[in-house]
Amino acid sequence: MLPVDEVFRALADPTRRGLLDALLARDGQTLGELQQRLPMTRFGVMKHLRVLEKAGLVVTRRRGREKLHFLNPVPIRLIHDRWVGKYAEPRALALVSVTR
Amino acid sequence: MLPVDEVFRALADPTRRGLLDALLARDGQTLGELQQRLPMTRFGVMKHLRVLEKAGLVVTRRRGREKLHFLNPVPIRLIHDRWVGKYAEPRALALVSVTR
DNA sequence: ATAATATGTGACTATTTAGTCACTTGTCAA
DNA sequence: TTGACAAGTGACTAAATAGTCACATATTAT
Repeated sequence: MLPVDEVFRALADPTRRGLLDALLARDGQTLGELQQRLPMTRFGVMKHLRVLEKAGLVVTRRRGREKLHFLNPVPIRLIHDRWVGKYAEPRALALVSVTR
Repeated sequence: MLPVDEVFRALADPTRRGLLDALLARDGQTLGELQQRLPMTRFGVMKHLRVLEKAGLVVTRRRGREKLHFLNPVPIRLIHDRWVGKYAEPRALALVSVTR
């Protein structure tokens, strides 16, 4: 799967976007901490975190028996620059409003 | 399903992002035209287009027996402004690079 | 050592999703 | 008005996904 594709797929799930939000609010949380806010077992949360990690949106570091999760905004920025940009820029908006 | 959620889900599929790209290149294409570039029957394309339309990313207009598809960049811009922005802005990047 | 804690693995189920197909509806043109 | 053309519907299959559970591993503290 292409990297950009993995990022889009990872962002498709609201639970995963919520996890990113949680890390944006407080970075470096453990699995247990991240699970507490969610109506889901830690296994479900673990799977979501792995998807985010594979997509490069989350990086981890072990501290003893804990695993700390850190947000990595770079992939989002890449999507922003290379993909969202061409739709969000005024040119596209004008083009459509004229064509319709 | 929340509107923002529908947009993210719609963007998750590479075929659907390809359809948006095709419309960005030339707006107002019919189902048949959009299908030609894809290794898929028109039924598959139809389903993808319906997902895009429900998410508000594509709007349509009938012309006789044809259905014209137009790109609507507004939802992408909303995601850009309200969601991507808070990750793509320098603050988030700096925050993470300090915390790790 | 041992008990509690934090995370990991593999198998499993249920749901959703992608894609196809036979058949239908609506529209244009000869 | 009849035949060709563009799009739509409902049922169906195959694959991916979300989520759980029993069990296992690694680490900390007593």
